[in-house]
Amino acid sequence: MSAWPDLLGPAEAVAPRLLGAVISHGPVAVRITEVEAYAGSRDPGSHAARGPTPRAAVMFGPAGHLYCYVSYGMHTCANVVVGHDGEAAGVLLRAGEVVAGHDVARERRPGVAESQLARGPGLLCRALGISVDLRGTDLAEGPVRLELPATPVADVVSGPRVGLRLAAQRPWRFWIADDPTVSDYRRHPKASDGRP
DNA sequence: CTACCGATATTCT
DNA sequence: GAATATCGGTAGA
Repeated sequence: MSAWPDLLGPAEAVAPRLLGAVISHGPVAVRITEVEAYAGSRDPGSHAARGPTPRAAVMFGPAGHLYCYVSYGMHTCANVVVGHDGEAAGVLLRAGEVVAGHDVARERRPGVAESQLARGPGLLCRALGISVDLRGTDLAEGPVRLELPATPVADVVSGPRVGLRLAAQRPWRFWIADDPTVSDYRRHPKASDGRP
């Protein structure tokens, strides 16, 4: 019996369920408005596609833990591990709305509008102060915590995933319709699908 | 709209 | 040792 019964389905089914969730670290809390599903071994775009490498190992563990990694040398991105223990599945937290700790978040993102504080996966982690040493954190125990919404968000839209070279066409990006904190879509320059 | 760059952990050969 | 990347900011067509 998992502590996260709502996170045990396939990544693409669980992902929209994380919209409206609140993730917090210290004084800062963010309401998630945009996510992407990554389905491990059956998903060429997932870091877990080639087995449990040291980096991706936590994705093979139980749901409700934090998988984070360094992206392009300078950004940190955070996923919530979902699915049953032994499966590799995760949901990337792509963007959100700062709902607590605005002063701290703004210090980390000087000069940007309120809606831009956590607009994009790297920026979301910067606003929350999440770095890779928090990889493997139990989201029920902290220091990073996750709280699911009482009822799923109603106005959910889906589309292709952002910035992947492989399997980007799967419509596994989910966001809250018309929310100003959702990031802009960007295609990978060498995406192997959608364009020659 | 597309393309490049920065700066580096991680993976591949 | 080389190639790649779940990004973000900016510049150019």
